[in-house]
Order: sequence, then structure tokens, then C-alpha cells
Amino acid sequence: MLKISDIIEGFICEMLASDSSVELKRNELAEYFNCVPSQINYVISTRFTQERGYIVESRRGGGGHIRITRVQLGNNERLMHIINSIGQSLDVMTTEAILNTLYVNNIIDNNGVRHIMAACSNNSLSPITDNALKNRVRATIFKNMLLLYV
Amino acid sequence: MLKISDIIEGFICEMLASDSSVELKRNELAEYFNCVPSQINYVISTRFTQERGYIVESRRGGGGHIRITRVQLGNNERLMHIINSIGQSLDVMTTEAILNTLYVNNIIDNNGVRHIMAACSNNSLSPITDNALKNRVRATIFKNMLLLYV
DNA sequence: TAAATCAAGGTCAAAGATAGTCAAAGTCAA
DNA sequence: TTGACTTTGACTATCTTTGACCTTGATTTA
Repeated sequence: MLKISDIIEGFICEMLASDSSVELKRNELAEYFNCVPSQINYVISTRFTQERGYIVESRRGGGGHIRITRVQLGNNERLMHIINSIGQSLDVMTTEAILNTLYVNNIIDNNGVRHIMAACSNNSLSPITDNALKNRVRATIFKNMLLLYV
Repeated sequence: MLKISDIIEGFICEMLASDSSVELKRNELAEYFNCVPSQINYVISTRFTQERGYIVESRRGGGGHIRITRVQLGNNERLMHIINSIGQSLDVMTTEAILNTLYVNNIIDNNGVRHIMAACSNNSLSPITDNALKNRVRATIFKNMLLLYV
């Protein structure tokens, strides 16, 4: 059976084939495919993920939209490997260690290291009291920033 | 759908491009854009805020007006002002707007903008389910990263 | 000159327009 | 039969638009 999710995925992929960025109206798309609006969210959250090289932005309210952007990825095997091997959680020491590796291998320059460290520092995450959550957020921030280099 | 608020914002921005200060008539502007006068207040209060580098003055009564001025501060002064004026909480739209201001004023380059946006995006903060906490964390990350430029 | 009137702009809350979340129910292959 | 994946919809969050009512300043009138 043809899954509606796959059809919607294909539809969006096709749009992304000609343009690296598309802007959708959730309700319009849902109506077009005769499904509930949240189906669109399902498709996006399972198919157009960061790991697969997409960036999703959206706005609610009048004139709201969902924008999906394809990021250029490919030539950096090593980086993708690192990104994929980072789990759900990341502590400061490991962050520093990975950054150091990337730095000495000239994948990230000094300026990038400073930005990423600033973002991932305990200082930046200080409003989060739960340490487990803090490390989970650090992991998502770190992966998101590394995607800038793939 | 075209958002009237964004159109009005663009209109005012364009006026501010040639002049650092503009004087508006609320009712005239509202009539020109076919909207209610309070829409102008909405645009001003959401787009032309102090954090984004504007000062708004107005007078009521006959011959009243609204004056919007782009503030010209030294880089560090402006940065510190922005850092100090960001409270405990920060949403994505405001983050983008502030970054844009800093970018067009050559305080932060494109690379820096990309790093900071990646760090402050909802994507990066997705493990945080509580929105209030999400915005608090965004504020601390953002301020921490801006300090790299002071 | 004090009061009345007119001419702005300000505030706030309700209504409208989108999108997001989450969990229950459904489907299908192993 | 079970577990992973999909579909649905009720409820929530966010952003925008609108309008009724308020405040302030300038001008006219008594």
C-alpha cells in the first residue's frame, strides 16, 4: 500500500530538487493530500531531519509557514561520522575533545571552536538545572553547529 | 498570504535606509496600507524595539506624529547595550532581528551569524520541552556568544 | 482664560490564522 | 503476536488583525 507519508515526502523532495529551499503552508498541503495537518509534522519530523541534512524553520500565526532547506552535505565523511556517533547526551569534556580533534585536523578553525565552545559551555546552559537535560541539549546544539561544516 | 505587518515593517525600514530618522503619521500610514491604526503600533512594538536598535518617540494631539530613529552607537557600546537589554528570555524572532542588526552594522560577520543562529535555533534546543525554559536558555547562550565580540 | 472641541496617538483584549504536541488507535511485516 | 511505523484528532502555543475605549495636545469658543 502506498503510504501517504511517503507520498508527501516525495512531493517535498521533488520541490527541493529544483530549489534548495521550499516554503510550505501546513494546512494547504494537508488539504491537498487529504490528510490531517499534523501528518505534515510527522513527515517532516521523520524524514526531513537534521541528520539527513535538512533545516526546518517555521512561523505560526497569520501568514505562517514551514520552510525546509536542504544543506549541502557530502564531502565530509569524517564529520558526518562524528555527528552520527554523538548520542543523545554530551558532556563538556567530550565536547572539548571532539573539537580539539576537529581543530588539529583543520576541519574547524579557531573562530569556530570559540563559537561552539561558547554555545556548549555550562555557562550558556546554566538555566537548565537538570544535568541529564543539560547534556542532551549540549548534544543537539553541538550537532546542529557541526552541520555548518559538512 | 502576505502579512501586512511585514509589509509595513519593510516600508518603514526602507525609509530608514536613506535617513536615520523618520517621522510618521499613524493614521495616514494606516490608511495607506488599509489597516486599522493600531496595526501600526503592533508593527512598531514588535519590530522597532530598543534591542533592535531603534528609539521611538511620539506625540499625540493635533499635528502629532511618531518618530523612529536608528541609534548609532559604538560597536562595543551597542553590544553591551544589547546584552544588557536582553532579559532572562529570548525568542527566535528577536534573536534573528538582533543578529540582523549586528550584521548590517558589520559587528558580526556572516560566519558568526550562522554559528549563533545554529546555536539558538529551536532545533538546537529541541530537548527542552518547557518553552519558558527554552527561551531562558536561548537568552544565556546568545549573551554568552555575543560576549565573544566585545 | 477656562471650557469645549477636535485631532492625533496609546492600550488592551478578543477574534482569527497558523503551526506544534502528544497519545490513542490503526496497519503491517516478521 | 508483537513491535515498529503511520494515521488521526483533540488540545495547545504563537503570531496577526481588529476595534472599542482611553489619553494627550492643540485650537476654538464663551
